[in-house]
Amino acid sequence: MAASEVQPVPGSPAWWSSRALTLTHQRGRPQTDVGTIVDTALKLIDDVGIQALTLRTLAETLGSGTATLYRRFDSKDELLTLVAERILSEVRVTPEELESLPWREAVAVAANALRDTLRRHPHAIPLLAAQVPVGPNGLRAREWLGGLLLGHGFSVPLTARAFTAIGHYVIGFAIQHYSPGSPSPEDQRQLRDHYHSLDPAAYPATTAAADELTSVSPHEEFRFGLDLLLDGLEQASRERPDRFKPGRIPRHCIESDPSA
Amino acid sequence: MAASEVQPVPGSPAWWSSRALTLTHQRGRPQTDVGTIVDTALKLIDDVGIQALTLRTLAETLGSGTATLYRRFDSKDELLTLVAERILSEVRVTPEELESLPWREAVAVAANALRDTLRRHPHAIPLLAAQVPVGPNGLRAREWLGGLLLGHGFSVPLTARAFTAIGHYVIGFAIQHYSPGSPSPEDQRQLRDHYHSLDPAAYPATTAAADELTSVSPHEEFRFGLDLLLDGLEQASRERPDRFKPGRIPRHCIESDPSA
DNA sequence: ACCTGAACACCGTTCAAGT
DNA sequence: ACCTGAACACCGTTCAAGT
Repeated sequence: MAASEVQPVPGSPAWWSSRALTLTHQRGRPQTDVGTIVDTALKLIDDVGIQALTLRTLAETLGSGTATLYRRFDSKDELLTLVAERILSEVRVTPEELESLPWREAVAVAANALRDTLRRHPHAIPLLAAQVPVGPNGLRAREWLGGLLLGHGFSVPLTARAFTAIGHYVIGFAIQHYSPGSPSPEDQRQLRDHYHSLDPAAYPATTAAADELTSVSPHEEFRFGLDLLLDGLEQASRERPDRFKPGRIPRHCIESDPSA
Repeated sequence: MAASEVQPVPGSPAWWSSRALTLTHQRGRPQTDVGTIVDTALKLIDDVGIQALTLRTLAETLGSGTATLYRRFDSKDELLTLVAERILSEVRVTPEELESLPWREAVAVAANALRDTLRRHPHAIPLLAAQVPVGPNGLRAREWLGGLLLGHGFSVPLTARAFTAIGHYVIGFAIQHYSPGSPSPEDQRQLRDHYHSLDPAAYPATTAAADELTSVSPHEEFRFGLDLLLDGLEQASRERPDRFKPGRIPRHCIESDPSA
């Protein structure tokens, strides 16, 4: 019965609760502390891509050996989870600047801040997308945006759902537009030509929308989808507030949902 | 000047246009054709996870050696791109069943079909999220949904933007909820306890919404965000159709957007 | 001509030997 | 006690030797 000895998956809530203390209470002056290792790893990822981030490269950059790195974390996965958390720390939005704005604008500012941060680290985006970030910075962001919506009169259920819906949209957008492998402008041009070369009888919609599909700027596209969500949220809070009052959602239906 | 000899990135439009022919025109009866290799690779990914998919394991399962595999594709990345396309082929929605539905329902059916397919292959979701799928199945899906919206009177710009917004949402949702590393029910319970243990003075919103944040079923959450998007789309098409008439979007602003 | 065993240059991780 | 060179068991990929 050694089942209780299984290591928690890095990034999972269980992992964070065992790891967070180690991080914040790091004592003494180790030769290379975790913060420096994580910073260097992120810099390498930005420069050469996540595929090329090797513990050997990282150790060499830090002037040590790979075995030395393992004294600061237990696996490469752990390190990458810390890098993801490090990236989220760059999302610099303070509750103060948000609370003076109308809620639509505040949400847009927060969403744009996350998007901009992800765009600065395109090679690292897959790290953020792999799981819901429940580390300190993820929790802090959730708290701020949640508090903002609650403060503007949104019900608790509506707030919880709004947060996740917006988060999914931003992450989904970033990974498909900024992560390496996304179509480059050159690819876009080639894709447009390909669309135009299709048979209009077989692909009427694609050929009709060929230019639109391949020329809309990421910025404009991002804003459009975000506005859809905000329009929907506004409508939900205005026209059907009763649907989202606490307690009105039949819990037993949700829990026993067979497709969940 | 051998710059023209650089290989296109697997999955990019350039790659697809050079690869598609090879796939469809596969001649003779090679010992193990590409289709069988891709099927077996997907089965292995489903069973043991994408980390454990090794070309050696794959070759052994197929009864051959790794060098033999390289006669069918040029790199492991190429194989994974083909696996992603293979997965998209499972999204079985026909234009016929969609066109008899109101557009809201039709979009919901299509979105749910994609979500269900991704859910059947949780370990493979990162493959789909890494890039906008522009292979044959991605194009076909785009054509169907685009044709549907155009047929219901949506303008071309609105259709193009709606498609990508919905796609981003579904992908973003799937990767954060179904891919390995997403919080398990056990993790959810632990996360809820963690939320409740926070200081309500420091984290008022998180503690207030602790139960909601950790108990909403994925199905209900998915539907909520999708409804937000559909509400927004309905509003956009009804109240402000002029904003989305072809030609009304200032192209030069989009092209020169500094943040794009 | 087509196939593939065996090798190559790596990788993440471990541990016994150093200080 | 703390650190780390060197090894271990892999990995994706290549190529010369087989048929």
